[in-house]
Amino acid sequence: MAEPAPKLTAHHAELLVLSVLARGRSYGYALSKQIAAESGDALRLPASQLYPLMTKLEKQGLVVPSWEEIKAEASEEGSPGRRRKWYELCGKGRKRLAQRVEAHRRFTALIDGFLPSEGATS
Amino acid sequence: MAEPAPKLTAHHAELLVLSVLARGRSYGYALSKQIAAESGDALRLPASQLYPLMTKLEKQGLVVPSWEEIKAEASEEGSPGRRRKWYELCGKGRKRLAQRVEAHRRFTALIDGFLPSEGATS
DNA sequence: TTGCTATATATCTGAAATCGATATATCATA
DNA sequence: TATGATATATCGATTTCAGATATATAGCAA
Repeated sequence: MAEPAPKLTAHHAELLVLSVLARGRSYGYALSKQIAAESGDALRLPASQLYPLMTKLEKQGLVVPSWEEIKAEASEEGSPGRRRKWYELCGKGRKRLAQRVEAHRRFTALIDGFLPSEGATS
Repeated sequence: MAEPAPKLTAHHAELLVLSVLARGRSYGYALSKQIAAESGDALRLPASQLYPLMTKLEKQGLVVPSWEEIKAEASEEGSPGRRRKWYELCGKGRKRLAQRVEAHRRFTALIDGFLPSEGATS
């Protein structure tokens, strides 16, 4: 566990998920793990936040879901096996991402404008 | 009214208030107005968020409060007049600010690491 | 003098967000 | 055979957010 770091708001969570999906399709569990790993465990998107978010993105038509079976070694017929839900960012999702990135940069710049200049806080 | 902009979380609110107080003492209403004005009305810290925050900062010993009377023109004796509660950032508050700024920069850098590079979102 | 707006501090409360806990199920490994 | 990792999903207690509300002084205009 690294530092706690500010909570991931829904806004940040959406920004991260869309950003990771912009690199290529992925699925819930992988998204959660990747965000943790890539941030050195500083950012976490628990399943209880992630899945409701994915449902929302899906309903808004930003991602396209598809189920795929995880092939278990030597599993012929019969048992349904484990299924994995993939998400792919579509055109609308890319546009939304661009908007969110833009809004994020503007917001960050605004906040930065208030912060004391480097070294001003003795 | 400018754009809505992401909500000011408690974390951001604290960062802003401490930052503004680092420039010099102020009071609730002025802090609220200044944050709105200086951000072109993009950032807002409504009274319902501000005052509970100031109480918290006070309890944590980060700011030192003091009441001052607002002198009404030609108001001698008698009526109590309006009172204004000033807040001054103390040493502990400055240390906290430095920590918060540091944490904010780390967090922002982490998020930025996930964002698509400029122009990557068609 | 009546009402409107601005100043000023502060709380209440309905709605929304957060996330640990829980549920379910498959698969690998010890 | 049980523990942990993979995988999706919901529940619900707690916390947070922010509009509405309360109170009061002051200035200005109708």
